[in-house]
Amino acid sequence: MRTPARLSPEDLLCAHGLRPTRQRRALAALLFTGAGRHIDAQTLHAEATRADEKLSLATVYNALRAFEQAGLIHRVAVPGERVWFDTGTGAHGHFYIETENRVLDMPKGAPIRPPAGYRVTRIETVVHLERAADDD
Amino acid sequence: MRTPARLSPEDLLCAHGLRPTRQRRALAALLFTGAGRHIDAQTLHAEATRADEKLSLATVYNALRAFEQAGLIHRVAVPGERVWFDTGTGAHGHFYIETENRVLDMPKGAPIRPPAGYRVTRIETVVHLERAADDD
DNA sequence: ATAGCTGCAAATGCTTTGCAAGGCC
DNA sequence: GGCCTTGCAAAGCATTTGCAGCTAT
Repeated sequence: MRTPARLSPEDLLCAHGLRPTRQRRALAALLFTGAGRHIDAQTLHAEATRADEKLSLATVYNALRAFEQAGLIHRVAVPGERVWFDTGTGAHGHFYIETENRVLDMPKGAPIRPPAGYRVTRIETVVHLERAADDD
Repeated sequence: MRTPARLSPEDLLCAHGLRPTRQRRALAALLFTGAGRHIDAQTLHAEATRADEKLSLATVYNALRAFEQAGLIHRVAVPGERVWFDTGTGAHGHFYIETENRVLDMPKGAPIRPPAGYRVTRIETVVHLERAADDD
């Protein structure tokens, strides 16, 4: 129960100590619409603009950083020039299609089965570590 | 037999269709010294410079790209501002210590066991896909 | 000799930041 | 009212690229 998509964007923000400004509510509404999403700052900004929300790109970056620090989203580790964010906290597996610069969710627990028309070129696992407190 | 660390840097380059220039030989010597390494362009440039090799940063970038295209190295999928390259083609598992911006090799096949003093915060799997030829 | 590499510096593209004005509690 | 957030534009940083000169074959 980390990203309760059932909460309103406002409650979601409040629950994570984030001030529910208009811009953040709009972004949250775009990001947490049910299933997990993968998106980068610029695309999100374009989406928000298309949804008649006036906000600057810098604000999107700021909001994404705030969301990340709050644990609502996290960066996806795909090699590339842009940073991808993932709104799903449950499924940590991703398909990455380099030639199309696309990221797809991978059903968790299921055996790896690429979408039709694609084949696996490489599987990469990254285990994120943190210093344990008792070894300082 | 993809990155035969036994070959001389020159032979290694030739075997992959790369012209063995002085700069590339120097970089190859730094990169393929036995075990797999993880490094980014800037650090590699610093190392080369420290080893009395005069080469420009742009050349390091160009060489890394050439090496990558030749299949000698590949990018590591860590979220961050820099691109990390991995010289090991056998082990695809990595530990990533965000707070220290460090990448470690993970013994392949073995169960995930973080180094002493660290604990796992997240496991991320990225499956790289490519369009299969029969779906065009 | 020729095709490919290197070096320098400028350009590019994403992301961050400084500072003034506005919004939330 | 006070503090956090926004907005704009400029700065920052990693990476790429253009072009002249050099090097390996």
